[in-house]
Amino acid sequence: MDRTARHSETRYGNRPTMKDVAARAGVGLKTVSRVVNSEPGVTPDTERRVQEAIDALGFRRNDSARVLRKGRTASIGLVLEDLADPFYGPLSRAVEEVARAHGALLINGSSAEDPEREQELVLALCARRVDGLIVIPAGDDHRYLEPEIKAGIATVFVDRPAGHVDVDMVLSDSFGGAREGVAHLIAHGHRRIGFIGDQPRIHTATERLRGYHTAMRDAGITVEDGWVSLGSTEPERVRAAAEEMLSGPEPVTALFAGNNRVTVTAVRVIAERERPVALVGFDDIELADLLGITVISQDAAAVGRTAAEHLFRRLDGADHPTARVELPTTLIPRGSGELPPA
Amino acid sequence: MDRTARHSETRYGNRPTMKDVAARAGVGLKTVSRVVNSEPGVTPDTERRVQEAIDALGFRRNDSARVLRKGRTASIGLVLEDLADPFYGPLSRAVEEVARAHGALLINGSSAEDPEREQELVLALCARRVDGLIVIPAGDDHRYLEPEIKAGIATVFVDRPAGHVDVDMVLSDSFGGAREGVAHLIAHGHRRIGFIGDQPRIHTATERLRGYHTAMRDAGITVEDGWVSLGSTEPERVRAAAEEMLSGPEPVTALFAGNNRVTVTAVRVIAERERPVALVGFDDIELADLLGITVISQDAAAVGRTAAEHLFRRLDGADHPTARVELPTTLIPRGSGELPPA
DNA sequence: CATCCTGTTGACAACGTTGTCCAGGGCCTA
DNA sequence: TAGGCCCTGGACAACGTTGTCAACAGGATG
Repeated sequence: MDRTARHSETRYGNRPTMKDVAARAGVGLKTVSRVVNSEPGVTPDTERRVQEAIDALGFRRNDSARVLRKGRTASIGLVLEDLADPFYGPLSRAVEEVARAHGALLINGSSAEDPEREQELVLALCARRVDGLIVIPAGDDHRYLEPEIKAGIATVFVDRPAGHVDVDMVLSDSFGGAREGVAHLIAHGHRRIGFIGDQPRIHTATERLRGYHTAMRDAGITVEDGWVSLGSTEPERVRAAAEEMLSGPEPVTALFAGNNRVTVTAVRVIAERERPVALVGFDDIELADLLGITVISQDAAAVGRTAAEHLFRRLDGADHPTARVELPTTLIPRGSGELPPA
Repeated sequence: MDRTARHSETRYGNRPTMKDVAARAGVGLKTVSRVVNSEPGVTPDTERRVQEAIDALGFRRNDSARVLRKGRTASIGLVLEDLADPFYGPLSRAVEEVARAHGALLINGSSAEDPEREQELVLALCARRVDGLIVIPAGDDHRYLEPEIKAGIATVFVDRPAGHVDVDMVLSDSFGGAREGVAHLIAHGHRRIGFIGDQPRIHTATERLRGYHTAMRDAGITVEDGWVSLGSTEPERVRAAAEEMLSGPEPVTALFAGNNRVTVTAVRVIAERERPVALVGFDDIELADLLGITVISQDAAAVGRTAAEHLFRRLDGADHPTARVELPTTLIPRGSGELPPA
């Protein structure tokens, strides 16, 4: 009896709807909706009957339909470079936590640092009608976002500024951090300092390079050819760059690494050398304390949290002009940046 | 003129629909749909007119409505423990890559190792009608998933088995890995070996402990009270456990760390001691090679990829019985596991 | 010239939910 | 006891899209 009933009412692969629940409970469609959404105006007895039908049928509200009707999806999109990068995990988690506090889910996408893929992802998220969007941009032209923003999708850019479009941004002080790190090396007696960074297309890469140049100029040091290398952060590329700077008749005595991936490779290269080489890296790394690596630390979780909070403030109706927040960095001396020139 | 037109047709915060596009292009609704979906049967001239209207209005298809009509959302859900944990970043990224190849987006959720939150997240994803679900379970009873699975949501459990429900699983060989790691320490002369692991509620934690016990028994060693500690992986807890094992008249000479978080803390504690202590950790860690930490490595990306591939195979209609895949682990000797007893 | 076919197009219903509005019954008041 | 009000419950349209089907034009065929 029970088996037969269930079989005829709920075909597998074909979920029961509110209509099915209503039929089984002997009430109207809207009454089921009221129970499901805990709306007032239902007698306890009716509610019980409906609830029983829901449990018996294994009904679950279809949020797709709900979204269509209500206009809000209670979800936000996060487009970043690579979730496997240890800098983005905590950032994403922080965003998720804020979203959760606002009852929203998080859709993640990795652009793999490819502008085309970034656009593809962002537009797919817009098609899903996410309520808001947090983007760590790969490209430098974001005019394609204009219609979406006008249409009401709140947007915050993170870590790097947006190109040709007016949105909220949350950035780290790349310039100031790099300048401080390089000045730190100079203060410990270095003059021949190498800089290895990410591709010049990427805003943080050029900002950090600018910090390097400023620190050098402030100290009256002329940067020689061969001390600066921008490009992919593939280990092979970084290794080659580092080895070249550390060889020759007049090698550099210290390295500044433009981000966490560069730092990791730089540490490996330096470890293979006999002559000690000073190192300061941008971004903190797990276990860096044990290895004694001096870093410029930016708080990834704080960046994510700040961005998400801005986003939801906008979603909750705030209509202030677009803001540009810059979060400070911290120099953490652990030994590698305090070595004297060899 | 242009401004007026745009303003009257497209109110801000109220996106144009296919109906609007149809009106502007002077065609029927369905024709717009055909153009948007690149369906055949539209003359080039009509297509051009529709495309112009689309561009002029900044139209973008509403995938919520599409989903409602088509029944598939082209999205999958991934519930894991904590995206900020370096083990899950690469796993999630691997899942995302497979999803992308199948045209699907990924919705992430962190359970924070809380069974209630896990269930809440999973059910929210089901309400969104994700096509499939990859779950790294926090709880041990998943009967709540039964109606969802019956209703057609493909599900794969990862890293830990599902409780009381028949689904595909992709696991690492926790037992075998731990046994191998402990045997490795024994082979290097250790007999007093401590085990520090995660909460016993977690399947991998008890499996690894089982591997420890088996290796010890195989070597004819009786495990003493105080050599085993299971519990939270908070640094304070792990530190206390490690310090206790390493103190007293007869301290352990080697530690086996049950996961990456435990390993990190264990390395710190050992570094503070004068007497060398051997260490093998479960899970690889960035820079572990430089620190010379011997580990049992599981390939997080491979786990994620395998799980996602299973999921999509099922979504693509395969109807084989539920499978249970167990991926092997690798012991990577780097020094810390080869130290002799002090 | 009638018929058939093919290829393009649009009208309409349906997906599952929620908002609006109205009906009916019970209870209170005069 | 009649009138009015409140409370509960249901009928119906709408959200924006896609699948079905029928209409129509134009060319080929008999």
